[in-house]
Amino acid sequence: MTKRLRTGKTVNIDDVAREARVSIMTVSRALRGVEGVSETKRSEIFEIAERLRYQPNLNARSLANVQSSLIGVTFPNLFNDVFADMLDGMRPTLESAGFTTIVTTTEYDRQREVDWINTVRPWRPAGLVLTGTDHDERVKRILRRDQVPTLELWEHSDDPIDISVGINHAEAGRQIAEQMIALGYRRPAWVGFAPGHDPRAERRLAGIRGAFHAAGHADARAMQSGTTDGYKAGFDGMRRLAEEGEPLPDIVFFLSDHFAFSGLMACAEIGLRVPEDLGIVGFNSLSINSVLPRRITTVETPRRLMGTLGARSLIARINGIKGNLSHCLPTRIIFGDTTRRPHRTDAGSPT
Amino acid sequence: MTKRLRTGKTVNIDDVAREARVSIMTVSRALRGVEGVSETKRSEIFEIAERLRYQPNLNARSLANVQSSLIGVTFPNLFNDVFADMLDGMRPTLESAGFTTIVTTTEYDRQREVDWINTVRPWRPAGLVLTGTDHDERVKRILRRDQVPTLELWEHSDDPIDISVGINHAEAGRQIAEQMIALGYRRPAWVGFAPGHDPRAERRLAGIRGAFHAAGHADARAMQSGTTDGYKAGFDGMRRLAEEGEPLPDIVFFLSDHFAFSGLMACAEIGLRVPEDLGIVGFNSLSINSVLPRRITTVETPRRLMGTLGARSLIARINGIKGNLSHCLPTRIIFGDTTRRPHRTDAGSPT
DNA sequence: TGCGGTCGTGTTATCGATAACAATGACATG
DNA sequence: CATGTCATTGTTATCGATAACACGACCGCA
Repeated sequence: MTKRLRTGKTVNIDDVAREARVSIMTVSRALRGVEGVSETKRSEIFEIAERLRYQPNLNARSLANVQSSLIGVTFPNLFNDVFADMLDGMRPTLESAGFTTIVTTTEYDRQREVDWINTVRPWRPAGLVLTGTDHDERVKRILRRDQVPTLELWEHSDDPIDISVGINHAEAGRQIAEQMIALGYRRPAWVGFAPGHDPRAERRLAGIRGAFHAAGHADARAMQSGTTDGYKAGFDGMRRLAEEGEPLPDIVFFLSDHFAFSGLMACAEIGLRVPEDLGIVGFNSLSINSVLPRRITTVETPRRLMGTLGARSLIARINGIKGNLSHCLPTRIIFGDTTRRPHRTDAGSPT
Repeated sequence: MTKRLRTGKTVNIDDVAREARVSIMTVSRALRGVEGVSETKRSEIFEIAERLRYQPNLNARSLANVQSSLIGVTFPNLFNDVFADMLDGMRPTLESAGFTTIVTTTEYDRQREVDWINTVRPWRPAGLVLTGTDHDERVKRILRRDQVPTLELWEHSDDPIDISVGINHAEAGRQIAEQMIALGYRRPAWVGFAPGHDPRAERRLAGIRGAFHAAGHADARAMQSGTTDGYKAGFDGMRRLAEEGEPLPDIVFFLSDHFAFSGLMACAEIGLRVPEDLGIVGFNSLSINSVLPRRITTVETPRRLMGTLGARSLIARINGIKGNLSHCLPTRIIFGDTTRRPHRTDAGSPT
């Protein structure tokens, strides 16, 4: 029947149809669970398909459907729990709806995000998931124009490309800073990546600075490391802070818990006592925190939840639901052992 | 021309062909860089394709080619550097050859690997990448029968499904154990996942036990935690080892550096001095190790290299190269501060 | 001048599915 | 008994590309 050479003769829909003595269309309908197939035939077709180990060719299906069931995802990395958790939150929801995620990491490089979008769009994905709200302008315009269902995760935006599910980073920074001010801290510092790397972190820093300004206190000195290794950045940043001397900060905000962790290690090496000599604050409440002898004061971010809600919204959009599907989620401060503690509040971790 | 409703009219190859006043086939050939198109037309077609922002429909291409340019990948997780590094090693090689990876994590669950294979094969991927050598028997048989180019990464196998690129875990365990025996350690213990979880780790344990047996010393007590959180497992395992008392082990081998790290934390909490009271050995040489005040003695695994070599072999196979494309790579012991050190050897990390 | 060989390009068949529409038959209704 | 409705099932056109083959122009050489 076919002219082309067939090495590994795969089982196709017509093999099933022939075996079941029905048309291809009936098989297609039966297996997809579309209405209008008698129960008798349906079960017979299922049986035959299983026996023949028939697997639909999704390339063909995607071609016929004009779009595939792939969801293209970009995250800066998958190294720590942050993005891995969001992915874990999304995946079950997407999979049970029949979608497959196809993920890449950008290492915080915006151009790589553009490249990725140009890589996945030829697959005609049903939707895209991007991290945050900072994207190449042309990408935003094109995605809007082509009405690609797009989810921006991790940072909430008032003017998303399409759907935005995330937290307000500036606000999270402000809140934790205000708590620290209330605890008497006056000389803040920040340790993170170099500017232009992680815009969310920069907005948290802005929130922190805003809070200290508003309270009339010092500006936050910022140690920003060019490395992409968070452990190294935290360690070096803390050490440089200590070396630069002047008035030592009394509270250091780190980009994330793993930065804060290695900052703690640096303090131990330098001989700075925490929290007696200075306080240390992390972000994200990562799992490493749960085994530290002194828990880092941190901000818990609802990463799994963001993933799940985001996936749900994205699916809704793909299914044609119009309107606003965005969510802005709250964060929660967790007081640990690396800062002073508030007297009797409802906050803080038990144990 | 089309009857079907077209919402976001995409640019197709025939749009380019019409604009260039040539046949579709000529455009196809020109853009793929296939021989037999005049230089004049080729450059003209490129220009037009760019101007029209034409992106080939890869679903259609995959259908026509009988296989797609996707590479399906499974890893147990992407949480620490281990698998993330291998992925980073593979990706550039695969991408520059025109392949796109589509990854999932199995959380060390073999059934999830089976499910994943059933999920990706309908996309008719050009190749698969699996972790290790332990797979469902039916999967192995089917992949062999269908001659799917398959790479098994991370553990070397003498009888791979197709291609195996990795290290010898039993041997790695034996080697580090022999070093520790030479340093005078006599009472080994092991902290890892529950049996059935991570077969590579189990083979390392077997190698360790073998070495101690061979030297006539004690068997390694094993603390195997059911959790999938390595930090927690390391911490709890170490604590239980200490609690169970009896002769305290004098050397504890951990499944990985992050286990070892939290084991160290547990020791600090319990009041055990390292390496005075006992030695601690990790595995993999993870980046967290570089910021610890006392570096963990560990085994460096060539993860990026495995990724790169594996990808190269896989591409070769996809391109029809027959024969053995497997590699078995060596590991390297790095002496840190958590064990005694050998007197003047060539091993050990500088600084 | 004639003929085979190249080169560049077009034509036709196909990849494996789905959408839209057509057709068939059973059954109810007047 | 004619006719309309509903449920099932089949037929045809398409999705957007690529492979294989066909064809005409041009070339060189005998």
